[in-house]
Amino acid sequence: MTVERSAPPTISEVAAEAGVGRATAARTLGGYGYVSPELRSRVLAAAERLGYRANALARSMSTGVSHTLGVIVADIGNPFFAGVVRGISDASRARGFDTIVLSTHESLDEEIAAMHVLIDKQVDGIVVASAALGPKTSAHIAEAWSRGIPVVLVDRAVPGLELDAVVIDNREAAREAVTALIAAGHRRVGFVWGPPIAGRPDRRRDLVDAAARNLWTDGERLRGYLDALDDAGLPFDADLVMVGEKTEERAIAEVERMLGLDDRVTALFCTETDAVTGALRAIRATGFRVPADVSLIGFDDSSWAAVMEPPLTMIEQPMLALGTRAAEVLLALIDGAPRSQPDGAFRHTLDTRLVERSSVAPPSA
Amino acid sequence: MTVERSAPPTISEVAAEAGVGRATAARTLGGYGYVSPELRSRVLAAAERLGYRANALARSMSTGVSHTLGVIVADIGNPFFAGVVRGISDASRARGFDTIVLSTHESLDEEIAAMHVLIDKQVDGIVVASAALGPKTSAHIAEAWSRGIPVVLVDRAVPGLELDAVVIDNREAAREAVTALIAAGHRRVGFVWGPPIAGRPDRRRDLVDAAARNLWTDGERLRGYLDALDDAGLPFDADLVMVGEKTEERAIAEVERMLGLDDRVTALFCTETDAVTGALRAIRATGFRVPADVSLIGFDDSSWAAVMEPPLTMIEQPMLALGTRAAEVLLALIDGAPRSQPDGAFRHTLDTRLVERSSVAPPSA
DNA sequence: GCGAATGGCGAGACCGGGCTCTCGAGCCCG
DNA sequence: CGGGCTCGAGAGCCCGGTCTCGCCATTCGC
Repeated sequence: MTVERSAPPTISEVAAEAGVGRATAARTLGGYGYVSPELRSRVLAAAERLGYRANALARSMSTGVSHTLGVIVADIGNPFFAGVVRGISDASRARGFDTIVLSTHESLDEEIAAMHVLIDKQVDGIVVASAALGPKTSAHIAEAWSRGIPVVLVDRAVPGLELDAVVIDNREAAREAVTALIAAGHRRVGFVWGPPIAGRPDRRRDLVDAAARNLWTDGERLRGYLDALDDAGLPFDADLVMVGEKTEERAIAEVERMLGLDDRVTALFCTETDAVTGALRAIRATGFRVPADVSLIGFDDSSWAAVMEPPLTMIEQPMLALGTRAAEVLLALIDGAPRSQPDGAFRHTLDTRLVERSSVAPPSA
Repeated sequence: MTVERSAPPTISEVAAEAGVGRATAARTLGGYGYVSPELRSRVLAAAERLGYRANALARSMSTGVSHTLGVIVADIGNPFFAGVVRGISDASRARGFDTIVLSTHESLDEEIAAMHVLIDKQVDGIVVASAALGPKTSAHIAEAWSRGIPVVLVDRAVPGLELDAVVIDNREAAREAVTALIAAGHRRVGFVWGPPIAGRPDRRRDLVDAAARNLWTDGERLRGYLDALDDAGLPFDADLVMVGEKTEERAIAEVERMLGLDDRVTALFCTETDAVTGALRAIRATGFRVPADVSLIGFDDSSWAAVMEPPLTMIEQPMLALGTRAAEVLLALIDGAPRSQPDGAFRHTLDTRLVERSSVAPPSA
């Protein structure tokens, strides 16, 4: 295939071709101002002949609007974030906005760099699932705002940052799941996995403090777990929670440990997909069975969970809706909508659903 | 939070603040040309004070380079494409390029529109997993090329379009999987699922022809299935292949049908994740068991497949590598590398791996 | 000691559009 | 028949950078 590359035609060339002034061609092609039917059709014909396409960059330069949204997530390869991005993408595309997606690999430095890339590229708004932990680590988000770029948080709120945040109630979802486990009769419920903090605090208070200084979702899910324990009057046992680096390997080791305890765990609450698969491997390796020997509930439902043996009871997150809602809120902000009222109204909380299948049963004895 | 929004400072303002000419400030901030240490530090200080950030759009305007890559896939929410995009994103980010991702929902019209968006936004290159079926339906791809924008295909090649394509050998991977099933003793192997063509051709030749006029990956996988049958001297039976709309619901119905045949299917080859879960549901619904009653091999390995009961034998695709490689090839093209030689060298074929686990066993009797 | 080479800096053109403003032509009306 | 309007179209500035070119000052060479 021999392709001929010629410099793309500009509006001046179209004007020359049509024998009209540049402004007239611009008005016709830009769809603004008045142009007589006669000249309009001549311009259109010339543009067609030349294969003219407007340079969106040049247009953005003079209008100051790029019709582009920036999206920052930890990992676009993660099915959860991919779903959220899909939601954002579909909703914004429907409104004529395109999206630039940046992955931060869960690093705050990369997130800051990503924010700068988006600011420099003059995006009209930003949706971010931030790894920021509080006001002190979220200066980059405030910076975007101060430059006039609306920002909406998705999936992860940032405590102390009064920005619109589209999230689920992680704490409540976790509490509901753990409560279901307790309701089935379990008193030794393991938590897999928590915030990536170093060491494992023995005291509950230390744990909560450490969690508060960590990823928002992790902390919330841990608190939901604790809430359920409190509701049922069950004691907190540091041996039943896994914190630290979140890898499937560690999950396997930790769950095997919990399963090997004298007063072993009889139910597991897993906060992420990989925590679920890790737990499953550990359960299998130790010869136990779900749900006869150990019950399990995990976060992030997927079509796989339904075909497992047994089908897994999971917490379903509205991934797409999280994205579309975030995009809608952001687009409204771009349109100049006043920001949500203070006092917690910044939170747009979407419902989760506990999809009950067959991985929960009463403890064996 | 009361944010003060002020117009972002421009290079002229920085120059004024520093008391130097605009060009000097531009040279300093743009990192080109010579500036004396004295003035340089004054400019830097002024920029710092004003919080200056270069407008990437304006820069792209004059340089003609946007440092942005466009990516077009069917569905960014699909874990497979999400993985590919992650690969592209990481590889290009490392080279200073950002990515704009567009989902086409498997529609050629949306793909064409997406291509135009990217052309208009002046991206430096495009990676596309195209739904185009041949030269006639890929004019939009040729158009991008003719405008000087390099395009690299990923995952899906387009027959007759001599562009660099980073793919896996779908036909060979399918042949290998089906051959493994046949080697285990199966003679009635079902194919789930094929190209979304209407009706089910009874004659093998018609099927192949229809497939050739359809999605490249689907056709290749179907041919690999047929190859394996031929290799083993097994007859083709239209009753054992599922074509048409690819939904999990239909897969369930079709597999139940294949399982209900007098001479029923004893092994299943599934070409996608949802085809696997659909097949599994059908198998379970009919009371059969894997692998005792029916063996199964599917495409797209995931961490779930390994924790299934039994663990599933799957074909692993190098999602990330597909993406990184595509980005590398594209970036090389952007750097002005000559295009690959004709005669098939346009194909960059990455290896797949048949991950053998426990879902394949000899037929029951 | 004076012309020339060199070095440092800034004026201004340019990228490709948006948009304002002015100017000219045509029309209506008194 | 001329004044006032309206309507249509094009000249020209702007967006915020890049980059060429030329000016001025210093220094070098003979």
